Amino acid sequence: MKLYERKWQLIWEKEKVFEADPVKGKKKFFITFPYPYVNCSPHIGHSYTALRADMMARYNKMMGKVVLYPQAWHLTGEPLMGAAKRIMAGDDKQFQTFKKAGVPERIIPSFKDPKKMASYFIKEWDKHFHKLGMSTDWRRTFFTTRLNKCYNRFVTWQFLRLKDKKLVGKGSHPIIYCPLCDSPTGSHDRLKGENATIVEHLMIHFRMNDGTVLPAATLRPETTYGVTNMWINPEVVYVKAKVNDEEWIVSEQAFQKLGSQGYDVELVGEVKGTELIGKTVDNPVTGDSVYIFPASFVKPENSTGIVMSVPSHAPYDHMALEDLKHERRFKKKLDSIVYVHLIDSPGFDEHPAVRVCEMKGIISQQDVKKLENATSIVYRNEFHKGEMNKNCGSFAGKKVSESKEGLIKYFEKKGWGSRIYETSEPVVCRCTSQTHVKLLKNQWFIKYSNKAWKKKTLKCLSKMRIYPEEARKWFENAIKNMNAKACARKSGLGTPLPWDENWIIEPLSDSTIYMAYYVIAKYVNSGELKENNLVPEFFDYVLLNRKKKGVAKRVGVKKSLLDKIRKEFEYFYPVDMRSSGKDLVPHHLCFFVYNHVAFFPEKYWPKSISVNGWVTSEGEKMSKSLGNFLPLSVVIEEFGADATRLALFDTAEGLDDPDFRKDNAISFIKKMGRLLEEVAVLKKSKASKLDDMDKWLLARVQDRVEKTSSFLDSALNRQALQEAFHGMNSDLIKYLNTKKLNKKVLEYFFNVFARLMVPFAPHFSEELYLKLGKKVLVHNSSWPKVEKKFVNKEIQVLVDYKDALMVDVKSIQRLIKKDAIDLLTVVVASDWKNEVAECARKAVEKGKFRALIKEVMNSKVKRYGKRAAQLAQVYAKDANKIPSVILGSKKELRILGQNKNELEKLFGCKVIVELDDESGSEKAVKALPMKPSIILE
RNA sequence: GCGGGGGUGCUGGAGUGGUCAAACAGGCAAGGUUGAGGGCCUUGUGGCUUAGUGCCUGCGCGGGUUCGAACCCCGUCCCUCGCACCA
Repeated sequence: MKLYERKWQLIWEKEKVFEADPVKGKKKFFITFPYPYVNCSPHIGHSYTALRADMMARYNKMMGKVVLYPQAWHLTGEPLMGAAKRIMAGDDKQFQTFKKAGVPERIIPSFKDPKKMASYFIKEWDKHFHKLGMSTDWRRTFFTTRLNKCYNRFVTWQFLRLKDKKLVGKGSHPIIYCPLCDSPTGSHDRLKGENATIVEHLMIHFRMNDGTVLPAATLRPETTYGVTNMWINPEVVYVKAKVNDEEWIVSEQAFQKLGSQGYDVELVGEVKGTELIGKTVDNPVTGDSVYIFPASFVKPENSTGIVMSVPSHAPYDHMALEDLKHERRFKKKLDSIVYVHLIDSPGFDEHPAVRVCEMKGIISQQDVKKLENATSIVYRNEFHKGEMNKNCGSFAGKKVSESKEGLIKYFEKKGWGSRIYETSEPVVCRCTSQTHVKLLKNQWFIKYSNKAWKKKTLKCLSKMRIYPEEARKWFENAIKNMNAKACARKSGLGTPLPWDENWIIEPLSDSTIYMAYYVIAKYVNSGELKENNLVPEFFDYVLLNRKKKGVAKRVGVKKSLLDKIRKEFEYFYPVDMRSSGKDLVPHHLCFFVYNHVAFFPEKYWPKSISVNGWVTSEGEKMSKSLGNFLPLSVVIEEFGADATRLALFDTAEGLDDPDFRKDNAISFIKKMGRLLEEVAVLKKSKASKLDDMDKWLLARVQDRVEKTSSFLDSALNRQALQEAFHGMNSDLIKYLNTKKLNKKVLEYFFNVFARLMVPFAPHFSEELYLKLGKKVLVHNSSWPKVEKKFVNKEIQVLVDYKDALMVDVKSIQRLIKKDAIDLLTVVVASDWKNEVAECARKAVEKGKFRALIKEVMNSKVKRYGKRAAQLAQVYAKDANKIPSVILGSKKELRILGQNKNELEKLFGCKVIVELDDESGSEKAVKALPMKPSIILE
């Protein structure tokens, strides 16, 4: 760690540089990032989002705003509690995990108390964030859950009000569940089916003569209109059960599932599959009576273990019927079957399943791979492009994709079907048992599906700036598809639901409007507010401006304090930028917007969200299995805060993942070190009149300032850094190589440079500013402005022109393998050529490239006759040859004249500069505007 | 399956209709330099071309639009991330 970093951090702290309080008449900038979950020590990935927010905070501070950049800690949820319980139980694995993470062995036993564990890790994070030199207002820090009585009161209030608004309700929701473990099986807890999702099927209630229900589950309820028969696996023993007071026949597995999914079930007996074959059932939708046939493809673990057959649209059904034709005993019954075509879709006439089976050359129902493929072709085609025909009752003429949900509801209402949940693929729990979907009942939900709320949220989103803009679609989609969210659990740390204390509010639900609490936390931490003061009325007053009489007395503080806090809220709100990792887009960041629009008037709705990628290390994803996490402590120790910041900012922006490379960090250390030494050239330099290179450097600086600012305005850290650091650096090197150092120019350069680097390498900036002899903190100076008097496009063109010439001469020299040049003649195009080029440029600008020659020759340059036409032809052939900037022969001659010495020195020969009209050389004709002819002798 | 983001040198990645393919960073190679603590600077890094400042090839693959396409359109292949109780 660079020695000077700690020095500046202490100075900032002492001078209270980052403490933000309202200043009347001054603009503010309120930026936050999600408080991190602190169940381990921080690694470099954790710091990136915080650093990006810090960059924006510092930039805005330099712009003269009061910047509030606070920081807190999230303890809500299962992991902390889980780890504490494991330590309590003497779990050695957990012990070793902590030991490996660098926790002193003697402390680990105390982690049986989650509060002790949390406070240990909070200290770790706090320490390292300080070492990173964060521009945080640390007076406002806090942590979550009931362990913090004050924050607990805040969340309690939030949920009471959410309930008042009727945005919290009870309901049920499906989860993948292991019957043996008696708990949800999260994707990390699975041996098989890690990517499985929950899919909803509809069971169609077919009935036997005695009223017994044979529920056939399907993803395609619309095909019920064309059922020709039922399928039962003859090898399977089914169960008879009482389901919601009816007699049902389903597979054993389905019986369990139904029990888990809210059906009232009771086992009655068994039925062998074979006993059902040949019997008939009635289709509730059409009233048809159909036979039950045997089929081997029917799996008992799949849905109900009973399948309806729609051979016109389902390849499996068609092939199973074909297979049956080999068996005599079904002949008569098979003869009665008529395929019913239900859905018209492009590319298929009648019976698409039959057609696809032929195309794929499928010969039996054993041909599973081909059948799966055929099924998906038919299904996809019909779902996306299909239209139901006259055989589909009241749904005739409707598109499948658009009316599916309506159809399901209609069937349910008629009592023809009911829902069952399935996993999209088999899921096996870590304990090796098969899982199924369970419906959790009586769960508390936040109703993010509420249409009016959703609409308001989308409105807010449309007014927000999203960085990068590419992420907007993702947000829109996430909000549009947002369902109600279970907001409480039975275990873990957190705040209890105020009206049902058995439930703990879960982490994604207690973290939505807490940014407002940063205002309050300052007064809690200073001791001006106590837990007892934080009654609901207090929050109503300061956050919602509900001014009831006598409130100060009931809250127990002076009214002036209440008003002060309210004023502070009004000053800092809304959140100007929420900066976060992209992984939080589909939930947390959406919830953040949702809850803000629910609680606050439009003027306090969030202004922008900035999202970023996840840090990789040396090109690889950081993961537990690779063990390549880079602890923040190690990185800061080795490279210091600034080089770490730069190495992170330099590799990616937007949604891309930044890659931390040690070499990159080292290279920044070296470059910063060299630049700090470079300041010494100031002593060697003298003030003098501005020459071309001076003007050039001054002009470049303006360009860099403008670009850095505009990239930062779009939160584009990488491009901003490229301009502010790499760009400025290479300009400086180029300038220093001309060896004509102008003290005033260099002073100006470094002064701008120091300020430009504040958002990226703040300690380096301070050190550089100090070396320049400044007596004030660079953090208290201002962001550099573009100085109009130094803006000089032409000088940049001139220098580029000269550089290009040198490159051309070198390349020719190399080409003709001429080691020593005796004479270099540079022939500049005369002005009639420039006029033609200008005409050509304008023609292209006007979009008249096609008629370029005509355009050119219709202008005043036609007086140059054939010569002009010839040049126009050259340009008409290739628009790329038309120069974008045309200096004119006078200026071309001037810049060449001024740099004659340099050219002579570089090539070690005499240099002649002349105009083509006045040159005697044959090659003179070839001189083009901005592309002089070169003659080597 | 649904939804998001992508396919460009040796690498990470710029560039979304002409000025300009490869900015910037990193490799590698050559040269220079008292720098000797992972050094700094310059030049080169697709092919062809010996008067030439040009030509050809090239931006996942196949078509198309255009005077002109990495960029726009159609098709196609591939990679990657998220899909809810995991923070």
